[in-house]
Amino acid sequence: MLRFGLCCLFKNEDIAFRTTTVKNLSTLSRDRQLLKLSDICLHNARNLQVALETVQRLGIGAFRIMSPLFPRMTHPEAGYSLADLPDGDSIQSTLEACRIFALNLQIRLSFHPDQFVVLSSPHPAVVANSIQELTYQALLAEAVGADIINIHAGGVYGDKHSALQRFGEVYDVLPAAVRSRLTLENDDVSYTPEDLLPLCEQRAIPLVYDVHHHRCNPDRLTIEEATERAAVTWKAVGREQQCHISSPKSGWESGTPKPHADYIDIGDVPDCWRGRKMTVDVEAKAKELAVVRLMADMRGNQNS
DNA sequence: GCATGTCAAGTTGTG
DNA sequence: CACAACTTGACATGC
Repeated sequence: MLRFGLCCLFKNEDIAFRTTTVKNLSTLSRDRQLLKLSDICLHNARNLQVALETVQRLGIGAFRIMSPLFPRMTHPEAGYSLADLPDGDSIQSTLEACRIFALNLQIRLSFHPDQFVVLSSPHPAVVANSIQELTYQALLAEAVGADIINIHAGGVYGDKHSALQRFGEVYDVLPAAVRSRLTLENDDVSYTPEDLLPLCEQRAIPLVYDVHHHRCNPDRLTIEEATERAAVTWKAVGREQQCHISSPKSGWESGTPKPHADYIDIGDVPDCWRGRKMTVDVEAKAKELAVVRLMADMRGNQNS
């Protein structure tokens, strides 16, 4: 019943995504910039298709798409839209092919914007940039049929309550394409499931429960309670629950359990997750090898 | 060729 | 008080 997901990259498969920097682009004329960006975006869209085919072949049920699939798209100077690119039409139709493939083979797609997206920030410019970035990811999500754009609550600024209140106010004015996909995840330093659940329940925002973060940054909730209360936030919007799993690189007893290990120790998978209908994104350095091994371990463990 | 340093953005915690 | 960690690799540069 559990569906396991791969995050962004492959270890052994020959699938790579290209990128570029603003610094590099700034040495080129605008025409040259758009030519280069067009090459990269087409390459990445085609590789996304290969990635989905590979994920399918390996029996993996979900895939997280790397944020800079179209690099620098929202940058104030270097930014662009697909319509600006010479291969814009091919890129668009490749994304459509990805959407159909994922839909037919039931591969669940998601996005996870990085740490610069902060809706709780007291700085209006930070929030404005964040909304722009989310809007870009929603455009991509719409094109490929991804139902999740997952973010953290952001900074605390000395007062969690007012930070979450700011988050809620910004959430209410997000474009519908963003709001319908946005999910919140507990993080490993600031916001626990207990912190986020009231906001999630009040505004019908699904909670992505990261059990590794919860173990690093615990609250009064047990893993069972957090899993179940998170499940309710997904049921409320009629969608399949998603959780995250990872194992600590240096063991739980070390001073720094936060860095991710190459593989998942099956002992780190909560017992109460077994048999549930949900997606579990595997955050492990060995990437698809870790997902495949975990799926095999789960099957073996079930029989014993 | 291969090693190395750099890359848009925010926030927190460490050294 | 400066800087690394989040996660991680691709790319340009210089030997």
